[in-house]
Amino acid sequence: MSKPSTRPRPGRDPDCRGRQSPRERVALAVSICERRGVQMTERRRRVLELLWASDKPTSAYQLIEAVRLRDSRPVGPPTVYRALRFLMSQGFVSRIESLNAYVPCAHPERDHDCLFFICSDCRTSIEVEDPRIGGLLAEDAAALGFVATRRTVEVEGVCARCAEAGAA
Amino acid sequence: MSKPSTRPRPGRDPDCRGRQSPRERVALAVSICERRGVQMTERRRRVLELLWASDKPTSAYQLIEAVRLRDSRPVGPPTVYRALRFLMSQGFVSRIESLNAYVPCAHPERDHDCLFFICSDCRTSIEVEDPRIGGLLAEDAAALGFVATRRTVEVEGVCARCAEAGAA
DNA sequence: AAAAGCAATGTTATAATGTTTCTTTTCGGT
DNA sequence: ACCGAAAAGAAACATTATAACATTGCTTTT
Repeated sequence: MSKPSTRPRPGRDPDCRGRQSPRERVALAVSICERRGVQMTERRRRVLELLWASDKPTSAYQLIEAVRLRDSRPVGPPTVYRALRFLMSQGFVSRIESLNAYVPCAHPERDHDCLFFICSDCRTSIEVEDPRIGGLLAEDAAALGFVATRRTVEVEGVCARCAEAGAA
Repeated sequence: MSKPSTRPRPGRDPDCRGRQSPRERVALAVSICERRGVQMTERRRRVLELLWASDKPTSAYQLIEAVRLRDSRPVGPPTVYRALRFLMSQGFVSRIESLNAYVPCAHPERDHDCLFFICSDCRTSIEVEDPRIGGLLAEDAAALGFVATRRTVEVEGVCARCAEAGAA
């Protein structure tokens, strides 16, 4: 049942966040929306921009505050929560459940299957793709007769940089 | 790369919840506490009992309410949150991040590595052990130089029973 | 026995996160 | 330009979680 060896790359894709600029990321999302016939409105785009502008998972209320600052006018929670829901539905954003926070997704075009490594020290998160995990989960789900719709895989710990800094 | 066949059981352990009575579960936790030299106090035991009495993940505030009813006197949130933290630290309880809810853990003696299948219809959760997932996560973590301390794996979807009921 | 130490618990207030409801605006198609 | 649907604004509310500080009960020390 499991394919032999021609599968994607096993785990990491640490270049996810670095390879393209935030501006390019947003532009990509905009063009994907056009292709899909859904609306990337001003509000939604603003929230996505702010997420890409941050290098860490961002809470909804931090986003609310950031939108207020940027647009110099009051913004209620529902506005931002709606934007987040839309962005998640399109695969542009993921929610990190264990932090109640949101991160932009590095490869929205693929039907993603991401896992997150979250540093409890510096609070950054690293997005990784590992199709093997999805495969095992699918297998376990099948054994239960369970129809999966969404996967949450989050690993908490200490990132390489912080481990090194801590050891010094 | 994947081991041939002598590994543990792949996935499921659906008997987790059914094999022993809640009373036995709590008794086991009590004896583990004795062995470990930590205190299973009245409060903590009450919270664990209430968790085992429910067949679904339970929110902290539902527990607060349940403790109030049972003890006929006011109980503040911190009391229950503290009990939950203790029970989690001992491996008796897991938190389901995507629900902000808590479930009793079926095998507290093992250093567990659980995943949860959560039905968005009936809201029950199924606890499963799959050591292969932990293995892959460890592999990915190693590739990043990441030191993992806690894993959250949650799959949302529709359970077999609800799928059947829905199809009918 | 009185006092000090300590872990657990109680109490009050508040912070942080998320939703409901209803109204108004905007946008795309005719 | 008009209409209907989608999106956004506004206010109140609901849920989840923690901070800060006082109290209890038990043990150890004096």
